[in-house]
Amino acid sequence: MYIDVLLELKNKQMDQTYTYSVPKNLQKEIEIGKRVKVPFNHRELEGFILDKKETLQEDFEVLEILSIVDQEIVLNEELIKMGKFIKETYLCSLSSAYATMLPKALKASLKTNIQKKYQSNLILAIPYQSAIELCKNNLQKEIIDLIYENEKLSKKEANLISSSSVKTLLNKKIIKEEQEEVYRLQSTGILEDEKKFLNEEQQKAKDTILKSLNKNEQFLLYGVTGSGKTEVYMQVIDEVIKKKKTAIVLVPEISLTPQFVANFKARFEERVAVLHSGLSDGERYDEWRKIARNEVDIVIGARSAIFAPLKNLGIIIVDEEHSETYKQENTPRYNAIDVAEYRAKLNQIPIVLGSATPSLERMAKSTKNLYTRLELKKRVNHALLPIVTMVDMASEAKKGNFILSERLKLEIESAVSRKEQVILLLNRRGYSTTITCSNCGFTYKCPNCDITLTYHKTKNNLRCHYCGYTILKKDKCPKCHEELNFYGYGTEKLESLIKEEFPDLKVLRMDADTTRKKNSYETIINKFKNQDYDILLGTQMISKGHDFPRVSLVGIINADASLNIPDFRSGERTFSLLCQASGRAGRKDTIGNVIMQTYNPNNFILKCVEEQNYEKFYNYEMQIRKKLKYPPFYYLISLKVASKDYDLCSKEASKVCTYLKQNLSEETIVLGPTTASVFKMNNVYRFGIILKYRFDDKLMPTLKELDKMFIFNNKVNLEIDIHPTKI
DNA sequence: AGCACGCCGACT
DNA sequence: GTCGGCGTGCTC
Repeated sequence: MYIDVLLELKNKQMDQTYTYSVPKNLQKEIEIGKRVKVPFNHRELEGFILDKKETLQEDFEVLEILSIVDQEIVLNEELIKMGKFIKETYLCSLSSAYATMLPKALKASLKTNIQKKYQSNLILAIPYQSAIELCKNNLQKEIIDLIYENEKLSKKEANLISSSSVKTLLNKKIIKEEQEEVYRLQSTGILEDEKKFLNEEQQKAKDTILKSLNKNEQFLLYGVTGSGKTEVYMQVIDEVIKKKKTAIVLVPEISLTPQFVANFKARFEERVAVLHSGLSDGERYDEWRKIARNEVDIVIGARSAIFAPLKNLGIIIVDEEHSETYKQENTPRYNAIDVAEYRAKLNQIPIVLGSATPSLERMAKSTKNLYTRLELKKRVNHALLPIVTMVDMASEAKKGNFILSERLKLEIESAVSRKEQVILLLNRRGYSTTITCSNCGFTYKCPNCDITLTYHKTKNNLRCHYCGYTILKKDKCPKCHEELNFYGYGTEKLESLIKEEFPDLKVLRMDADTTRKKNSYETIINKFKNQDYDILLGTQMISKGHDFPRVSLVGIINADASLNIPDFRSGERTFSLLCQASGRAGRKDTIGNVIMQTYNPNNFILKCVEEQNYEKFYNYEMQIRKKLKYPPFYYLISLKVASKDYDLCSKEASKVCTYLKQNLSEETIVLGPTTASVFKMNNVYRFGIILKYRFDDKLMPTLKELDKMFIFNNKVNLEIDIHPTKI
């Protein structure tokens, strides 16, 4: 018997299967998807069995495998197909695709040492009656009784009663030790659950989805913030489970939405597995095994949860469909929604994409009936959408209010006086992000990465956010020796300003700096929820879906910040972010109040936010996209040519451009090469090329050919990003 | 990648 | 003589 084995070698040249023979004694255990240990070029490596056969076509010398690593299959048929889909769609190596699909513990690599966790249990070694008779004291009897009642007792618990008694009983062979496999993640206290009544819109959405449970239909659930999308998901999943099928729920980043998970756990209890970035490798391995062993019906998780090895999948739900976190920003650069659609098709099941501010791509598809659109226009419990008021900061600045407008200060005071809470959104981090000399225009830049350095107040230094390069801040401008002043401000500065203005109020800050530790995010959210604080201020992470019933005011400090990022999607991102943030205001019985500060009060996107009008935004933005040939009218592909040698890099980038222009359809637009947005990083130069296309048969074959050409070039590197989110 | 082979300079 | 520097080539 021969098998084809895929090894995880980081070199793209080596991304192929290797054939080995299987000795007789191991043949009956061989199954596709298990890992094997093999000899490879004076080394021992692990790899996945991807095929088995009885005869050999080629006549090269084959070696025997050394051993079989797994008893259970790691890559089932469906996972193998998904890996191949990712390789073909995103032009990555097959081994890198499988590597991201699996928890570290199951990767084909000898370096991982993540083991199953075992617990020591004590069981009776002799019949109960004789055991009791041999006991010398009551402590020993107590232990024997407990073991008898429960059939077993963990050694840990028994030691709490009396560790010396445990020792004696073991020595006398009255009891014995046994190892039991346990899971590291123990479910925390489960909340009360009440199944909510659906309003007419919700009921209609639910019924429509349920009608298509046995076919591959794609739904876009467009529901304003607070319209009760989660309840629709849960009731649909309930029906799916009743049919003995399973469900995957994707969310942007689970640690950011503990509330969402808590709701599911309250309703579905132990049948939910959760996969998120906060898990340790051991915990992740345990959750994965739970799923593979059919011990759960529902998997909730971030991007990579789309690879959960659930069998008998009945539905896939993607919440916050517009979120960019579904796209992985390093190889393999896959988009979990594309994989979800592929997997739904494979299983002939429905997929539901939900959002309050759908991405233009998917909204456009739904207007062409490629997706079935379901709308939830009303908030549940008759709550009203918040009222957004724009404040022109240019005139405020003349009065000396650079950060907090008169109006926002008044609104904060009045909200707090009514014992209501306030959220302030500042889309920036650090004390004072950039430092610019107002005299000569000098700014500190990173010598390796060519980006502006960020000022950190605590250490009084400037740091590069890409490579970590750090220098101490000087008082005078190094170029013209004038006093250096700060432009921009961050959450830290805002916090100190608020404390100055409102010394009696309790302020909580949340940003990347205060949420670095495990669970700190949840801690801050809970602190604020418990109403010990008046104001929560932070970056965009405060805008994600939490229910704060007592929040009546949301202040957007600088609505312009995200508008000014040089990216064609910045308008879409700003609209979505500001609507999300606004949605935090007013939930149950109060109308929310949103104050939006800006230097661009005439900006169309901000006006749409003010009106809370998605359709208006959609129509406006679609016009721009059409005019400038951006998605959803054209697809994008970004190519990056990188090298330490500037001249070589520039030359190769031009060659790539010429090659593309020669081989692609005339309709496809080739832009560049340009110096990439991060031109020089860690002393590597990068040139960018952008493709805009609609239909091009020659596209994938040409890109594959180009990719192959660069595999053997060890001086210049080519990165291809299919449908990038950031360019 | 990572390990062997091979060809060159420095040194007990 | 020989130890070890790293350039090159190969891996079922």
